[in-house]
Amino acid sequence: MAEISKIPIVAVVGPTASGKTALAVEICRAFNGEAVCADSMQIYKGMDIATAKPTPEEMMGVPHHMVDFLPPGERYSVSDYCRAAGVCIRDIVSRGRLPVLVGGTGLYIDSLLNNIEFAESETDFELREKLSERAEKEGAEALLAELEKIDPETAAQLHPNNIKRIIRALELYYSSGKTMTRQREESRKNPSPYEPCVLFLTAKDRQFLYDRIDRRVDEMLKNGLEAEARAVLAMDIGATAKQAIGCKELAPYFAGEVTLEQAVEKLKRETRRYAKRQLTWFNRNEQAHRLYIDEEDVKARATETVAAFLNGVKT
RNA sequence: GCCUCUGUAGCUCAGUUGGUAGAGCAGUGGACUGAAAAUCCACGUGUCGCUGGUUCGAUUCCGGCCGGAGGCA
Repeated sequence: MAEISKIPIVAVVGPTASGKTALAVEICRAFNGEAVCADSMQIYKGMDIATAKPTPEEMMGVPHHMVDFLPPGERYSVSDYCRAAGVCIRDIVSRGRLPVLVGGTGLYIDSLLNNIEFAESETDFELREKLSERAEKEGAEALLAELEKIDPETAAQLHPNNIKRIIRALELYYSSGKTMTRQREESRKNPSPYEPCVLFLTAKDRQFLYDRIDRRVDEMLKNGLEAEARAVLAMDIGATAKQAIGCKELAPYFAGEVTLEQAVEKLKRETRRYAKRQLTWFNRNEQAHRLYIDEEDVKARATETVAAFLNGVKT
């Protein structure tokens, strides 16, 4: 009885090209909501076509937060995201509206909804760079052996090839004195302030989603992806934005190494693989309400689910 | 019409001097705590075109048929 009531929040998640944007807008309109994007790439200014950023027409007047605000030259991280999105959500709630999280970056979404608390120390890029150089010289096995002494539990979970994670675990320890194992424990100390209703857009038939992806990539090309990619590649782009699917696949074509057709094929393939990784991520969420985009009236089902959820929360 | 080559995994192909087969790519499953559209791990049974023959045994050798490519007329 004394339990502090949690903040109801709807989350629309799923792989790329599954129709998250349209559904989130629909829900916002039906339930007096505002969209909070959870996408590691849509945060950046520019790259509108490649990231399939919602257009003003698609938004239909619904306010969208956490989108299109950061120059591509700047880095961003999960903890940055959680902090900023948290502020955003509190603001939306204070105005009496429903926050609707929408996006495909599983790490961001889960970290936010589970109230993961990150270590206080800032990312030490210099240290990261040094460790990366050492990995090259001494081999990743040497670093993994070093981690083994510091944090055997984490070391046991890391494959010697997974250099980035090995480096990160060492970096965390050397910059904060905390092992990854301890950080993981502490990160879940405080219960989440949210009561989430997760809508997971997926497909019964994988090919159905893949066909949509192929068509969307073709659409992007028609809408000027090539020119956008050239412009972005000409800019000084940061480590985070550089990873976006869209530019890096077209670069070999601009360099004259492959044909446009080959580059586009690659772009589609990488997008499909990305979608598969997203499905793997979201699939493990047992609580999520699965909505099959190839089998049902998604909007009606989603609206029903959210209505029932909000009803249950109020009582 | 005749001759030659060819038919093996979704695709491109390798291979078996006769003991039912393996690479690359595609694909599938999974992991994920400050790079996450990133990073990493695991996974190869398929009427060896069809049909007869030889053989203890044929995808492998021989014959016929069907499909594909090329050459000669």
